[in-house]
Amino acid sequence: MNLEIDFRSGIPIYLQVVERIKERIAGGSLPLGSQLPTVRSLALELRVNFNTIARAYRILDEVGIISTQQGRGTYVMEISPPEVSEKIRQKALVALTQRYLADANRLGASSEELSEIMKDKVTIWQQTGHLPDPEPDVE
Amino acid sequence: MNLEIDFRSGIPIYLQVVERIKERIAGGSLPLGSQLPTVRSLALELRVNFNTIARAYRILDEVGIISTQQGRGTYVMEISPPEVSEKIRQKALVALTQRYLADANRLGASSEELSEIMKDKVTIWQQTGHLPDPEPDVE
DNA sequence: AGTACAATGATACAATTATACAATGAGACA
DNA sequence: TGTCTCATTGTATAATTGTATCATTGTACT
Repeated sequence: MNLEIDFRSGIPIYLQVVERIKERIAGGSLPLGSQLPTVRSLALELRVNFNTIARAYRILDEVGIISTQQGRGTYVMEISPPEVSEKIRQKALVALTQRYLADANRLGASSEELSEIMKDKVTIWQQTGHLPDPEPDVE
Repeated sequence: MNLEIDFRSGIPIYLQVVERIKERIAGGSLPLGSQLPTVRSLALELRVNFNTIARAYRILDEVGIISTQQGRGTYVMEISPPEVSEKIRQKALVALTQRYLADANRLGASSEELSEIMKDKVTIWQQTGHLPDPEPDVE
């Protein structure tokens, strides 16, 4: 990986890591979809605690640049958010809806029952600006 | 099998698999007594380690919904209701809707745009009694 | 000095994977 | 029929990965 980190610059290590990785991705030396070093291995390389790397990764994850998955590793996102073009987006939306209706249909839902459920959720969505947390497991 | 699981959701994969399979059984697309995919084949399909699938199967087995037998395979229990009954079905439906809206939200869809798409599909659904074939995935 | 706060480290934990293992069943063959 | 072999199935356990929480360190400001 060989990131250039300056321990004396006064800039927090985790922020430096964030920047270096952003640069690597932008420059193409970290291909989309490729796996980043594990938090522990990169930490070892930089002689730093692995939580510091985890912090950097978490920031990049929240921005949507990488995807961190517990037990699996962290990967460069295939398509960073701005690149998702409008046409692709719409197609995805239609496909998503299609799958949703098919699944609901398999569960024996009528369109009336569906719109009833949908109404509740959308109301909350519009009023609060975000969706409610997923409900607990179906025991 | 074609289960929809989200690696980024933060919800453990094995729990997602549990839910998706519960829904399939509740919806009848996994008939009672039928064999589920082997842990290895489903793992291959989802690009996941087969122990993750085994964990999901073990949970479903402990609840009594499926029966896993070493060397033979795993099967949907002949009598899984009352576990999988009307209440479960409704819960599954709500959960499904929730996930759908969350996904759509991530795609930047407004509720207006959504209901527009939905309207088209549902109209066809009601007029023809079945849904049009799903469009190809946009990966 | 003392306090507050951000950065970093230590530790325990949860999810996933890797590897080796045991049970089952199908086919070959005596 | 018996049993051998082998591929296929699920199981068990340890290693690997990221996560959560709290402790420690350092720095700026009173």
